[in-house]
Amino acid sequence: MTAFDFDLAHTDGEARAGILHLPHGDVATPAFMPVGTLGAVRGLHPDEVARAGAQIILGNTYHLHLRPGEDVVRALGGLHRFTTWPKPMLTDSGGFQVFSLETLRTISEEGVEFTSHVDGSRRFLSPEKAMEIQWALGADIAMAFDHVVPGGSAHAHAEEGMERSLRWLARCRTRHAELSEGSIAQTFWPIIQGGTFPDLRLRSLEGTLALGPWTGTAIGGLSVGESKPVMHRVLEELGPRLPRDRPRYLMGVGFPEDLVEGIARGVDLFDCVAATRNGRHGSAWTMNGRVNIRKATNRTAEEPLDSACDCETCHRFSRAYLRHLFVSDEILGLRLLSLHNVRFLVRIGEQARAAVIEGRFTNWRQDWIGRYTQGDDR
RNA sequence: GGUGGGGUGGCCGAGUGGCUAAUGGCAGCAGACUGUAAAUCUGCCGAGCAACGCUCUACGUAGGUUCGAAUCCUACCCCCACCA
Repeated sequence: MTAFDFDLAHTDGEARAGILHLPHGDVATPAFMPVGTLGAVRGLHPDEVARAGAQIILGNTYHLHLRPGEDVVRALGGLHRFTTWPKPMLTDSGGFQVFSLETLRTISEEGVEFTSHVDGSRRFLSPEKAMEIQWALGADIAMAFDHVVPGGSAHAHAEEGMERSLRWLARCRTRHAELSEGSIAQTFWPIIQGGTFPDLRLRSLEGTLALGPWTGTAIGGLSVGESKPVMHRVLEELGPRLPRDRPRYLMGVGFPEDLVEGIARGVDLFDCVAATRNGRHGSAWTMNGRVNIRKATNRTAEEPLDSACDCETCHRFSRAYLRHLFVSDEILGLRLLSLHNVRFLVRIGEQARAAVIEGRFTNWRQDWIGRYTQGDDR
């Protein structure tokens, strides 16, 4: 085994169970990666994140470039040492901010000029610059700097973003190769774009693979406003065509049901801010539906958020106490719900993995879908 | 006892003749959130109804002036400050 190898020992239909070897450790897949944009999974202590079962977390190029600056991170020994997170990390490239900060940026072929949301200063991110920043941050996996377009984009616009992402991918690859010079400290993954259009997705896949080989492949531009059936269709189109022996990373996804459906379509890795954001906003996932912890029905509820959950929050605290924390603006409440939600998604990966290994994924999925309630509980 | 200030919807607090069922804030209720500009944002928040509109009750109490009053006048009740 060498760094960045992916051991795919088990498959069950399209679903897969593998082990991804990275410089900072192994990642058993399928796996959910909590998002730690600024070098912290918002609100949580690294030990808590690890105890919740997270094997790898994300950081963000754009945000860490603005604050504290990659020079600071590098001076402090890189993102791992800086944050004290000892396990694998992945950094996103800032490509998502091309989408999410649409009103604060201008795209050109050279790159993207952002007006910093922090202080209004002009910051230019190009494929090369994104690679340089990520190399300085030093995560195990760096992502290509791509051009993400909204889910409802017309064919022409989706095509523009996809073709530009391909051109930028070639530049990213060149720059990353120069920076790493054969080092095995960091690998670099491409991102397939193409919006909701099959022809564009296939063109993106073809163009991406032509620039390979890659140690992993990401699917981007989903969960950005398109419907779930459309997302499923895109995954079904891509799944069988992606390199079988390499991990597939579905970026920005998702909600619990999205993980299950993604795994069923051959996805190995996920990340999503919903676990921590919804947690901070008082919403917790359970198999019986989402719990809005602020609801009056929880005022005197002695039960845990989710009696079937093994997280530290559910192990110890009543809904009534959690509600009290939220109503009182005690930050512990935000932390405890974030922790539960992270564990909820991590556990889906663990359960799906076990099911794949034991060859009962189809049954597990059906059972899970049958039991899971998407709406509010009660 | 005197002088001055004040009593507004659960709380705080604007408003000083019509555009006021009454600005705001808090509390309360509900919803949204998918590679984090988010401990954020949105909606509701006197009652009732055949409810995108209508009716009723409301700004300490009781009267009055006026086409029209939370807003002006009178009396009373209560609170605060200062003086006796």
